[in-house]
Amino acid sequence: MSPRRKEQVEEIRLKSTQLIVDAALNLFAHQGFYRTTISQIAKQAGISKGLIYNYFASKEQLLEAILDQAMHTGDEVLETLQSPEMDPELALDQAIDQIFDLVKANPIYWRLITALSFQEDIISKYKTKLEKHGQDNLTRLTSLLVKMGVDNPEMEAMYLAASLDGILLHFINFQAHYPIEEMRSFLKIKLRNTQNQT
Amino acid sequence: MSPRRKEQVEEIRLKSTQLIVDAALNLFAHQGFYRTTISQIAKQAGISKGLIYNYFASKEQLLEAILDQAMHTGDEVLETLQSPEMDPELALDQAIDQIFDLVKANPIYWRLITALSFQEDIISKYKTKLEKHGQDNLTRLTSLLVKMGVDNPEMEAMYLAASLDGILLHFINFQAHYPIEEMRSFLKIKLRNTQNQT
Amino acid sequence: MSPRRKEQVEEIRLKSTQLIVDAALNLFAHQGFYRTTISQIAKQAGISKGLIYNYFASKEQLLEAILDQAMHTGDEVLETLQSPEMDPELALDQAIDQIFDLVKANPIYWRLITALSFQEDIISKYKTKLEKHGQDNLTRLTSLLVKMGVDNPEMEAMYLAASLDGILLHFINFQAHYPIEEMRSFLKIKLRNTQNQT
Amino acid sequence: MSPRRKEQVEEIRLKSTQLIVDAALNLFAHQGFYRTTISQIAKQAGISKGLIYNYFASKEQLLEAILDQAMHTGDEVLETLQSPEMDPELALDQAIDQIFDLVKANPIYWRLITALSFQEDIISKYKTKLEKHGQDNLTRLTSLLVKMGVDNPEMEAMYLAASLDGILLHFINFQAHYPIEEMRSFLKIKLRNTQNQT
DNA sequence: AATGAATGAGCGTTCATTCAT
DNA sequence: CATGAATGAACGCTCATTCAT
Repeated sequence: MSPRRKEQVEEIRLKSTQLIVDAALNLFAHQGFYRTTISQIAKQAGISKGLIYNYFASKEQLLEAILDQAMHTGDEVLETLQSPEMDPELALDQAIDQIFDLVKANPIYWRLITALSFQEDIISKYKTKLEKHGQDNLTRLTSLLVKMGVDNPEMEAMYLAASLDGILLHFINFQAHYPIEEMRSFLKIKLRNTQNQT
Repeated sequence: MSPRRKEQVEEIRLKSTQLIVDAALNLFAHQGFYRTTISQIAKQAGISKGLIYNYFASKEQLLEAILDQAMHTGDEVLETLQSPEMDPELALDQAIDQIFDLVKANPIYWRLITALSFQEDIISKYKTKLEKHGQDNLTRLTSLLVKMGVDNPEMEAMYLAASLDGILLHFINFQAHYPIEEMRSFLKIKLRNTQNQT
Repeated sequence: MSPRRKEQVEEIRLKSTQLIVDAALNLFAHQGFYRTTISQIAKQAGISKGLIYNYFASKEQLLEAILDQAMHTGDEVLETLQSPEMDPELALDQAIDQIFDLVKANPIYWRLITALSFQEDIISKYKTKLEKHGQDNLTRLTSLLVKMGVDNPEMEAMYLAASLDGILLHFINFQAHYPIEEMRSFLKIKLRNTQNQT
Repeated sequence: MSPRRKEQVEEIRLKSTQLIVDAALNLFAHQGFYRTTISQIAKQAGISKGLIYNYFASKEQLLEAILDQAMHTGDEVLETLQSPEMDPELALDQAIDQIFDLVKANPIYWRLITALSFQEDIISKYKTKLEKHGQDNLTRLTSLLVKMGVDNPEMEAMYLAASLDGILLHFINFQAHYPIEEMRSFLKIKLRNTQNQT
């Protein structure tokens, strides 16, 4: 009965937290936040209801932790985009790849965020951040398209953003049945053509 | 002193039904089905909770009535698409116009259906129908693109469908701030270019 | 549009009242008072909910009207029992016949009253009256048995009352399947034997 | 600090279950099933409404648990009746004693079951079982009376069953005021006489 | 750190009752 | 006399949260 060492405690906390977050993420993404109960999360995580409240003050804060994690993952990826002076065509290809890879790696995050974007009450806290994200991406795309000498770069950027989101929406909803890789290639070809038309 | 005439009763019923459906539609679309309570609907509609149950057997059946109405509205518009032997370019333009007009006329229906597509439990009854719709539209688009002599019409159709849904998704989320008409024109131009490339 | 004559009005009132009472009696007797709704009664009676409140101030008062009617019917029959100086054996036979006939004529009244005797809240108002009834019957039976020179007439009377209620209980529950007439004859034979034993 | 041991939990569960069942049994038996609310049961049991649903999935299943328990108690007693080759007179006495003892030990069970026998909707699940019980008892009584050489044993058995139920019905309704023991003795004497008449 | 029994606010729903027509 | 749309209190039930162990 010697006291646990600090690292052991920390390790246990991390493991439990991850169990809870994973279970909650899946349930939130597929059933929605309100439809998912704390009991379901506990059962799915293989722990007790009470334990969840050792790590998260409330169901809402559990969601926020998940969203923060999702945002952070997204931020990391998209920061790289900022990167250097690079051929704009390649940069655009890379940007698209990053988004596709991001969503393919964690479609569930994407699903959750998209679903929550229809829940006006919950998302309000994140709305500003999400909108800023969207705006940033749009600006970035526009500037790349400018560099590429494309006509009407603002509209092209909005159109590209919409197409991207549409493809990802379909991917999220049809999952394995969706030819996501073919669409990625096709999108790149389209961009190439856009450029050539000018 | 004498009881109301049948038409009077019918008129009252229609009015109340509409009050309820309108209130419910708005709340469901903006807060989600589970977040919306019967009390909220009643308050928004300016009636009592109990009255809702004079017209709808349950909260779920209220949703179904709304969805049926939405589907029906959608069906009506898209039937016309079937129509005649027409220049495929014009037909495609018309198809796009119909979808844009449909969503612009009732963005809230579109918002509700899109939001519900993330609620696995509720949508199951409608999933089949929605998927059939999506598939039909794809087939239709593909055949039009074939007539137009476009290369790789299957991929073009999927890409067009994704772009369309992406644009409408953005429109739903940004509403008045979104340049929906510009996007409509731009989309048509894009299609024109696609054709010319071949 | 001449005003209805008083008798016409009264006739209509009587007819409606009877429709309501009949419907309510059947439903109360088979489903219980609390399980039966005003809507069910109205539907069964072929009238509107509102009309019931033209004749009865509340659901409870409708029940009371029915019980009063049942009691009254019972009283009428049992009053005759009081009657003259008659051979006690015949008087007892007659008393038994009266009860059997009463229950056979309106088993539903009996069923309702028996069922309600288990509902402490409702019956309280009638409990006194019912108990008095029971006590009166017991006294009457006892005095007849005394006249017949039976040993231990008090216990014989209680036993007879219990047997009677037991038979009627079984009759109510099994209805047509129960050999009520055979039991009536058998009961009389038993009484004859009781007498002979002394 | 550490969670409760399994046995501790089980003990707590048993205690709570019993509190709920006891409260519900009394209320159901005296007010009827539909008149009794979950809130009343919780208040009577000294617990919260919600706790009831930790142990019983619904009000109906709470009733079923009580009825199963009642049936089981009854079954246990009546099995002994089956027993050996014994003097039929003694066997009959014993059978009567068992039923009297059973009802005297748990009059509330008897009251509940009798009351429910008037609720057509609820009892249906148990009706078959109860009818079988009644039929079995009748058969048993008849065969004993046959062994005793009684005339017309079928009618005697039905009459005895009715008398028994009548006595118990009166006992249930008058409780302490009813001379149940005197009735038991008297019933046995009656049976003795029946036999002697042949 | 971990459990799960316990709570109670609030949900969807029912239904006796009212009242304008 | 007769209707049925409308109300709201109260029901059965759910579930986020607390806390003794």
